[in-house]
Amino acid sequence: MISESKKKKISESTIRRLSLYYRVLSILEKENYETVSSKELAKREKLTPAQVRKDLSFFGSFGTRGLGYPVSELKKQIAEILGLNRGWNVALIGVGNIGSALVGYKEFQRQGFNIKLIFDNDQRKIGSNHKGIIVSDIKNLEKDLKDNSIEIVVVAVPATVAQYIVDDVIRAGIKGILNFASVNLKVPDDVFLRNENMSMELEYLSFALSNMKNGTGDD
Amino acid sequence: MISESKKKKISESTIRRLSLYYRVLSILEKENYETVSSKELAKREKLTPAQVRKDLSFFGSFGTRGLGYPVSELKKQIAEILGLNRGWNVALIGVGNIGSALVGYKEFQRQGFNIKLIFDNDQRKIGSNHKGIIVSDIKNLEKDLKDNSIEIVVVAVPATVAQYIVDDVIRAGIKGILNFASVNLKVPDDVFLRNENMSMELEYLSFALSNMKNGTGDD
DNA sequence: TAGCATTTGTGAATAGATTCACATGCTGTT
DNA sequence: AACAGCATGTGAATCTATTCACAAATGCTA
Repeated sequence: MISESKKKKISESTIRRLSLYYRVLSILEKENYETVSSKELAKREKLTPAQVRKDLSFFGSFGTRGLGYPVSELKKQIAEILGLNRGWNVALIGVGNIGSALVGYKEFQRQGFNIKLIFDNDQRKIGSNHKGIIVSDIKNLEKDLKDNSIEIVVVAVPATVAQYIVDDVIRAGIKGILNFASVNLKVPDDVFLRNENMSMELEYLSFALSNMKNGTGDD
Repeated sequence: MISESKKKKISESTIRRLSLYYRVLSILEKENYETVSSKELAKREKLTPAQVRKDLSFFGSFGTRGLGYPVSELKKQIAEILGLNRGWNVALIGVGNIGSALVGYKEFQRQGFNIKLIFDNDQRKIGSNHKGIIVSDIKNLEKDLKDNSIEIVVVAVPATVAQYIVDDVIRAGIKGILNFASVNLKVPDDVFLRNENMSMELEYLSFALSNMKNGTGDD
């Protein structure tokens, strides 16, 4: 536990920016930087230095006045805050277009998200091998999730069946779900659900281009 | 142009919620709803009715007091606001894991994002057929983009080469870029760049689970 | 060791987004 | 035609997030 910050609520934006800092710090580490200032960090993510310092200050004080932040150490600290200093057992449900892409997605592994199980309901896919993992029948979903200590489930099935599958996933005691299906899922209050809506960013571009104000459209 | 709202700046969150409303309205339309209240719309997206009304009010007044909003009409209006009442010519660069998934992604087509061209630099992929589209050599990128009136480019190449490719894309006069590469790209002020960072949502889950406060983690 | 140049960490100020609350106007009923 | 019931649209109030601005702390140089 990094600090006694159990009381104040951390905003979603802060967490998302922490992800960004983490990525930049990985790069800086490779570039052999020893330290980095909030100014440099901010520049790389198009934020303000104050924003960077404020975000970090919610979790502790990691920098040295006059010097900046120690790159490797700060990276380690953020990893701990985000829970990336450990592995996560992940199951993927659905090996269609998106599912297959996710199996091979290197970024997930690099961050410790290890896809341990893959499920599908299609007989032609069940038993087939995806990057070393044999596709399981979704019939045994609940039991398999439990037996393999899965902690996070990625849902990449058609919108029409997503809710049924998620209901099963919840019965298996899973508390973290990443949903790629284009539908609003209902989950109990103690389950964390995040939606990955790939059309949304395209729609934002569509809006921006249609209204052709200017600006980068960056976050 | 929907209204004379050229002056007041519309926030990013409002636009993102417009995407959500649009999706719910499509569903309501299929369910044969004639009208819908801000209350119902809010419920379906876990927002407040006031939020829904405020968002819409930035663009005009589409509802009827005492009745609600006409489903089909509102859907049409939002389509116009978001620029979805027309098709967009899209090119995809990179047919690796993610690129291949995007070619088959139905949601894109449904919203009028038509992938017209696909590029890769791998000789084994060039000339191959993906859902009816022949993969082009990236060597002719600039010319091909221009000749085919491409308006939006989706970048799904390794992080290491993404910037070079984007530089080319910009030279071709493209003003809208959706980037899946895990890197911060530099683009001029008149180009809209959006990043799709799939690890970010998993990292948020990781954070939430590690800190096991509770709540759904929904938006 | 004194002084200068940095850069953090953080309350206070500002800006921005969300929610409240209610006047306004529409529909349907008696 | 008057009334009851809804639900919008919107200024005002509140809440949240970002930025400012500066005291405090450090490194470096002479």
